[in-house]
Amino acid sequence: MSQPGFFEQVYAVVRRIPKGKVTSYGRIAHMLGHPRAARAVGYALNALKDRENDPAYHHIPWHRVINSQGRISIVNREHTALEQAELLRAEGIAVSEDLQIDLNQYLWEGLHWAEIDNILNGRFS
DNA sequence: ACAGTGACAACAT
DNA sequence: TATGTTGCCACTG
Repeated sequence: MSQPGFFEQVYAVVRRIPKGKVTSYGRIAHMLGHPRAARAVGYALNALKDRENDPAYHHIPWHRVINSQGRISIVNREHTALEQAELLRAEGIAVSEDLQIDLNQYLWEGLHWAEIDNILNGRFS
């Protein structure tokens, strides 16, 4: 368990993305009050692979986070990107061959202010 | 303390 | 539309 910080807030948001919906790195950053911290959000999800042995970080639906263009980010992680596509398809999301997703159909509306407030104040699971 | 790193995003060609 | 460039920022050794 690490100290509460931005990463933990990111995980708290990602846990609440409903099955069958997606959002972007940038939108998560906006929700947390750091509108330009999109890269840090990606960095937080990347860090999950180093925490595989910690049950607290299991079941975080990281695959429901894609880029602002509605596409799975594949830079330097082609294999993982394909895995992400399969996970999304498994929950009913249409992913094209070039890893594109229709945001008009699958974009998550996001959290309400009260839920954001809870997360920002450390009141999250 | 500080420079390097990325699963981004906005802009400029 | 498709690349290339630049700004960003939390975290790390």
